[in-house]
Amino acid sequence: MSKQFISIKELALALNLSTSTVSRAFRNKDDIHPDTKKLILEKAKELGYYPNIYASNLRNSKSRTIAVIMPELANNFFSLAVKGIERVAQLNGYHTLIYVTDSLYEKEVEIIEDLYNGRVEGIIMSASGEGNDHRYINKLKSKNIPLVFFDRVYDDTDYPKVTTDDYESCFKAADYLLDNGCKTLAFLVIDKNVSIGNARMKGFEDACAKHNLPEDNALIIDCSNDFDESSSRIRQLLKTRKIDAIIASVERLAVAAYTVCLNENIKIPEDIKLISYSNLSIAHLLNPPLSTIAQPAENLGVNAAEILFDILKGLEPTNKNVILKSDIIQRKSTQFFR
Amino acid sequence: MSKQFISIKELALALNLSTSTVSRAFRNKDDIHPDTKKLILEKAKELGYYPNIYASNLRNSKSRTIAVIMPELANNFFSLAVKGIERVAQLNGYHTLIYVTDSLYEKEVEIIEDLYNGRVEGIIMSASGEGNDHRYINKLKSKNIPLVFFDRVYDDTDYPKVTTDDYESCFKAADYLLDNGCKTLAFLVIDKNVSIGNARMKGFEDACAKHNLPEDNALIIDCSNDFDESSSRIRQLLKTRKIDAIIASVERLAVAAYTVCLNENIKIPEDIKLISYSNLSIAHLLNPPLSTIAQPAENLGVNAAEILFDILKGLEPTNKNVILKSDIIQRKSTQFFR
DNA sequence: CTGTTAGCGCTTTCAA
DNA sequence: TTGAAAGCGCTAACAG
Repeated sequence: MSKQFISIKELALALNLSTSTVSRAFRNKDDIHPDTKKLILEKAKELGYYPNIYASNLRNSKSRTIAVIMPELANNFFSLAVKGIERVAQLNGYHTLIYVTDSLYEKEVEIIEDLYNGRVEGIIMSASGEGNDHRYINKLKSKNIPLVFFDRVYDDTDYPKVTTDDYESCFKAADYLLDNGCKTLAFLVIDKNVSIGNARMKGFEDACAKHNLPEDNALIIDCSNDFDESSSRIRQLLKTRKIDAIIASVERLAVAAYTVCLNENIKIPEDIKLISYSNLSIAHLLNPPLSTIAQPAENLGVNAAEILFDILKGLEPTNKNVILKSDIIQRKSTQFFR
Repeated sequence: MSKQFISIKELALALNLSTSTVSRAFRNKDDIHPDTKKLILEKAKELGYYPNIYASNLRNSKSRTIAVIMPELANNFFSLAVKGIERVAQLNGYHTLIYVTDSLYEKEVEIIEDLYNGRVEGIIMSASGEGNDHRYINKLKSKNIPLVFFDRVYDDTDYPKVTTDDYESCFKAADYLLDNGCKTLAFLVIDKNVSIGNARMKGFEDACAKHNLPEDNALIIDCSNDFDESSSRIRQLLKTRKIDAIIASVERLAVAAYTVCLNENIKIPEDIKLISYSNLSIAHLLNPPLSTIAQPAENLGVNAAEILFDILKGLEPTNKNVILKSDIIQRKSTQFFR
């Protein structure tokens, strides 16, 4: 069996050239005669030579690799975001490592610490924790590893952030429901302490305050990532009180709410309105069609990646705090009848 | 500003030890005195030393990295599969690179060729092309880079494959519809030449044959990844013929079919039955609830990853052709009335 | 335009 | 149990 990899030395030998000349053939400078370059490239192909990237990374301390760290992946929002990131990375000739934390803060810490060694040139992250101690992230600075947040951010860090207008979109959604006569609203949230949960909740609260809704009619319902747990919370709520409308801060909770309403024979939108943050492409096919606050997920990823590559190219990003607009799409689940 | 990374040399110097001793402290062998090891580890922490992985990769030709290559990512099936793969990789202490081809065969070739240099120790792939010329894949063998296919495979290669029972599940689905009296069936497919499209189509055809359906009543409809194109194909079909049931070979086509039926006021399941391969977790919330053939997506990823890691550990996989069962879940979209 | 040479940071014999 | 030394494959400064 032939050798697994041939080295630059062997290629040089086969061509009766020095390794440096051969090396030059693989870079885009004009410090080599075109004919020589051609010769080398041909021979390389013939012999199946590929530069060993680990040797070259070692020399240059450049890995042409970035990392994406996020709470979950199997989900419309995150998979779209990663798609956007990966595309930009490919365009820049970079490779993309992904890491899923399963929403576990400790895993996030572990993963970041595993990147201190210079495996990647930069990191794009959606945060998994509320976390107060962000030293493990700030330590990246001393290693010159830039980081860009998207969607779920740590507000107390000064890394660039790409988010959506969480406060405004939720305010608008609630405002709309209240304008149309809803008197009791419930806001379903998974974690009030994470950036987006908090911003959305504030938007909700402020809209309710604007309409002078008694606090008891503006309910914040703490749910979780567990479907059954959230469902039973919601079921209990709907059984004990008449709620006019629900705003779900994440898609998963809208699904739980739908399912509860279906089982309990509560009619959407007749008995209750429902709107949710969601990137479902088939919201219009649900029963009833779901009103959504749709984040530009892929674009969020693209923007975050572009900022990161700007930094890697040595450019200061013009805007370290990009806020993209979400689309509120009213469908039948928030229809009013007069 | 302090140095970005400190090297083993500097750490050794600080401890008045040799680099080889320091190096030993970071491996799990008993060729170093426990006390010395402890001392080194402590000092390393204090000084923020992390072994440079590129130097160590170079020495060992081991990158502890695998690649996942797939046609798309923003999709329930693939994001679940990747989730499974990434989890197994993390458990094995490996890193996961992802590459999305956008269903472009040429991109797949490019990506694979970019991995000839040894960047990864192994590859897990769902194929993007029908492709006849798979030399670029077989070339991985000479580089000792193992590959495992999942879902979309190249049948003419002898790499391990993890797939689902595409033929059987589609046969069963068609059989069920025919048993219940459907006389004209349409099978929506994107590419008859890719492994899964083909296997599913064969299952469909054989079921129709079993029921002696005239060929003209067992329609194969060529669709595409483009929503509008597929929709208009389906619309045309439904306008020109009375179809009793549709089997969609991928989720995307079911969505198109739903939308067409909605727009054309064709009632599911009264006017037409619909069943689709799909990993939608909310199939039961659609209008009407969608009958699905659900592949164990995450498990597919886990199995493929486990086979790859077996190979990397030097074990011959016991089964080079794993076939997992899909779940056929009948919901309202295939309900019959008597 | 090409070659010589040193060295990136680490690991692993081999010798002590 | 530790250290000395060679070398993984590549690149870049320098000399020619």
